Amino acid sequence: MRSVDDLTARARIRDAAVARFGRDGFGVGMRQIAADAGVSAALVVHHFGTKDALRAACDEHVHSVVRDEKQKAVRGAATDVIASLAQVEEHGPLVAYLVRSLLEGGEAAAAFADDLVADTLAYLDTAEEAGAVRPSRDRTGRARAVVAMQVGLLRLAQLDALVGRGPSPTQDPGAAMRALVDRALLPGMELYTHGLFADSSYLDAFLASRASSTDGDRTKEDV
Amino acid sequence: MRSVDDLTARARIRDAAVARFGRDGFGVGMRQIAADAGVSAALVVHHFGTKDALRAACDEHVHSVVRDEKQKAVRGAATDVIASLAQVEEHGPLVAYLVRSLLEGGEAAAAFADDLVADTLAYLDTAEEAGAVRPSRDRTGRARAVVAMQVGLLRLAQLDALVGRGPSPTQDPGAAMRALVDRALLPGMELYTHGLFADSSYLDAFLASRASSTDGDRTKEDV
DNA sequence: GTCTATATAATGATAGAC
DNA sequence: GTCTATCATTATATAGAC
Repeated sequence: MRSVDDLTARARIRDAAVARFGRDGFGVGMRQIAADAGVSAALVVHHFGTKDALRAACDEHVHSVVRDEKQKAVRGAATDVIASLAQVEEHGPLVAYLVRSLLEGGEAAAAFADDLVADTLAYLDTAEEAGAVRPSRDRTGRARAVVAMQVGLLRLAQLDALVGRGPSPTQDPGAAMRALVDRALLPGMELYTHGLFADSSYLDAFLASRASSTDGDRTKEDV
Repeated sequence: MRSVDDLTARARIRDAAVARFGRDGFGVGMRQIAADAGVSAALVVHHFGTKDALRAACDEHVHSVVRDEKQKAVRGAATDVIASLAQVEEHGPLVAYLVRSLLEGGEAAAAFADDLVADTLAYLDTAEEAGAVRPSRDRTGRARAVVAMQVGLLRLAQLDALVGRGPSPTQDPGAAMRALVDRALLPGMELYTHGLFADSSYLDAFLASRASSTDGDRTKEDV
C-alpha cells in the first residue's frame, strides 16, 4: 500500500481515507479521516481541496495498486483479483475500499466494474481457446454474468455481516473472502460445470422465440 | 401502492418517501420528502418520529406489497418477483425503493435478501422435483448463487446507468428491468443450461480436494 | 505545510401556536 | 393534524496566523 518515501502527510491522509472509507462508507466526515491521519481537518482540504477530490485520489491510488498486482499475477484467473488481494494482509483496507466502492460507490466504481468485466472476458476467451470453457453466443454477456455473480455474492455477504451472520467484506476483507469462497465455491463449481437446468429445453425455446422476432442467423448447434 | 382510503397525510408522506428514497437514495433529507408530499417537515416528524422510523415504515409497506404480489402470482418463478413487479407501471417507485434498499440499505435489506433466497430455494426445489432442474449438493448455496447473480446484475445495471449507458434500476425500474432482461437473458440461459466449463474436471478436482480435507461422505455421482 | 478559528449551509429534531 | 419558527448538531470549506 505504501513505498518508503510515500509517507508524506498527503499520502498518510490518503491511506487513512482509504481505510476509513472502506470501513465506514463514504458518508464519513473529513474530520474523522484527519484524526486517523493525525492531522487537522484543514490540512486535508489544503492537500485535496474537496471531499470528492480526496475520494478521487483514493480511487486513483487503489486502482493503480490493483493494476500493478494484476500484472504481477499474470498466471491465475483475473476474475479472482479481489479475492487474491484480500489474502494479503497488507492489502486488507484496500480491498475493503474496493468492495465498498463497487457496492455503493460512484463513477469510479463503474470504471472498475468495466475493468472486471474486461478482465473476465479476456480470461474466459483464453480458457475457451484452451478448450476449458465452452463457447458462447454472447461472450461479453457471459463475462458480465460471471462478474455479476461475484459482485452479488459480495453484497449478500455484506448483508449477512449486517445481521451478524459472518465477517463483513468491508470490515475484514480477508476473513469475509475466505468465508465467501468456502460457502460459494461448491455451488459455483456445480453451476459452472453442469448448469442449472436438467436439459436444454428452456434455452431452445428461448432461442426459437428470439429467432422468430429477430432474424434467425444462428441455430442452437453453435453452442 | 395505495387503496382508496389510504390517502391520509401519513400514507402520502410514506409514498413520497418510498419514491424519493428509491430515486435519490437514503441520504435525502426529510424536507425534500415533506415537499414531495406537500406537507411541512414537522408533520413528517409528527407522524413518524424519526427518519429511521420513517424508513422502517417504508420497508414494512414495500415488503408487505411484495408479499401480497407474490401470493397473487403463485404461478411463475418467485425469483422473478422484482422483474415482474417492475413491469407494473404503478409499482415502479416501489421497485426502485426495493433495489435501492438491496444495494445500499440496512437490516431490512438483509431480511429481504433472505426472503429472496428462501423463495428461490423453494422454487428450485419444486423445479427439481419436476425434473426441470438438476439436483445439487448444496441447494441453499445454489439458491444464494442465483440470487447473487440477479443482485449483481442489478448493481452492474446501476453502475452502467451512472455513466449513461442505460436506464437506472432506481430511476426507471421498468425500463431498466427490460434492458437487463434483454441483455442478461441469453447469457443466463446458456449458463443455466450448459454451465461454463467444457467438462467436469474442475469440479472433480475440487470435490477430490475437499473429500480429503473433510470426511468424504459423498461422491461425484450425486450430481 | 500545518495549524486554530470560523464562516456557511444543511441536517434531524423540537416548541408551541392554531 | 398541521403549521411556522427555531434549536442543536454536523457538514464542507475558508481565512489567516505561524
